[in-house]
Amino acid sequence: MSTAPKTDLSPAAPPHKPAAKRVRRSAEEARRLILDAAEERLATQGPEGIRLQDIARDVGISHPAILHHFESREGLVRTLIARTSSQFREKMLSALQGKNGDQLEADELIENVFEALSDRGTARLLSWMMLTGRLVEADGSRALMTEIATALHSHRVREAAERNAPTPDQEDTMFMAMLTANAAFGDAIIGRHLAEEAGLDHDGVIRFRRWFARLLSEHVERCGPRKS
Amino acid sequence: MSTAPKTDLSPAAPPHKPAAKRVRRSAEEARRLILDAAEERLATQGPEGIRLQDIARDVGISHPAILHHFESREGLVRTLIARTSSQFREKMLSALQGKNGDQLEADELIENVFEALSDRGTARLLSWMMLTGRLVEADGSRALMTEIATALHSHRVREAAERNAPTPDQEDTMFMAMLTANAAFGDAIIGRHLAEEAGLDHDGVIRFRRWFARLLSEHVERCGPRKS
DNA sequence: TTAAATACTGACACAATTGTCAATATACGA
DNA sequence: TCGTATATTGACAATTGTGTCAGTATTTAA
Repeated sequence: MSTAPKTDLSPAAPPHKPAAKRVRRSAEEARRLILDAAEERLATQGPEGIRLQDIARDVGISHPAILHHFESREGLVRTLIARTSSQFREKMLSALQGKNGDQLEADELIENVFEALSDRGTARLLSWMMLTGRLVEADGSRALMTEIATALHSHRVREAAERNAPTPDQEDTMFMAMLTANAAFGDAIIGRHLAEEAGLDHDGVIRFRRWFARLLSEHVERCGPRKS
Repeated sequence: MSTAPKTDLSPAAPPHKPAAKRVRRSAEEARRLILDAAEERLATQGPEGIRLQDIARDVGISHPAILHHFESREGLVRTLIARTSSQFREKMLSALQGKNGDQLEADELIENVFEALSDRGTARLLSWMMLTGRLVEADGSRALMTEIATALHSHRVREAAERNAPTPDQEDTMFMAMLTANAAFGDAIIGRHLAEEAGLDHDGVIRFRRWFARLLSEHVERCGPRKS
């Protein structure tokens, strides 16, 4: 750091330009990389983590490149929100259906939902969107909740019919869905903290989810007891 | 906005100083007002809402006054977190005990817990603290979870003994507490959104909490059925 | 090979925010 | 009443982050 840190101040052309090699991605690819980096920052560092310069450094580009692709910081945020909402929707719907398209056991279902929310910090993203009030304005998953509840309810009705049990209350199903959503959401945010505080290891967390699944299962069975 | 917007540029003393009246609060009072304003901003506008100038305007002071009382913005945030944690702790403990010190019904208990978290945006504050990773570092409510679970468990054990029922599993109680915490937390953040989406009015939200309380009650009864 | 389109960059302009400082006003005690 | 402590302020400095712009490099098509 002595004198002449910046070579020279002569306006003469630089002797060599080794930094010439410039990576040029397709617009789509670039946008994806930038969104990924922004998502990562947001999930790990919170809202203040979305700074153009930092994200640019993560991707290995200059920050005006981001502005080139997203118009403004706000544009980037909006796009990120849209993508997250969309991904979340898909995750939830597939979590409900399982791999084989068949209805699945309560265990798997709960596990899937919890996992869908905690994975990649989805719940963190969503909660930030809630906290800053951005989710309300531009929301592609408007009817997701009712959609899920409806699907679940038809499932329950079908199952009840098979067992000659009385058809369950629609609101009851809705409440089950809401409880699951709330719990999974809370779990994604403070779950780790609570578990740690309670002295639960990873295994304990799994047991908790199983316990919750059984709680719901037993509730379902109690509502529509098989005629003996 | 024509010429001479700033009266004059003459260094002569201003003719009158009507703005002389300056409010001077006690340090304690000032700190409280500032924290209140900061809390409000944080709850309504999220992390980015904590800007010294805005808070100063809310209180009706200049922003250096805040620096005077809290050293730095970071100091303000730390103090706010400490206060929120402490208030939260008290709220939760009192929510468990009820007004008369007696144990209360599940209905009231659940209602209290949910209310304690949604009131004044407590959950919003806590979740922001979680999102930015500040809750972990300076946490006064370290053992709150286990404390609650322990209290709850002894309560259950006592009740089970009264009914000559088998003593409930300790982990079961812990899980009930965790579920409640998670659900109340999630509810405070996305609850309104979910309810609105599901077409639930305020009354429906109340019904949901009752429903949840009964779910837990029935679980308790099932675990320790009264010998008959 | 040339030309057009565009992903990308460095430098800079601009705004907002935190923090500093000397000066001022107010409460409180002697 | 006077003096000290300190709550408070306006003006300024320093930093940081967003956005602009003219120009460069790279891809693709003619």
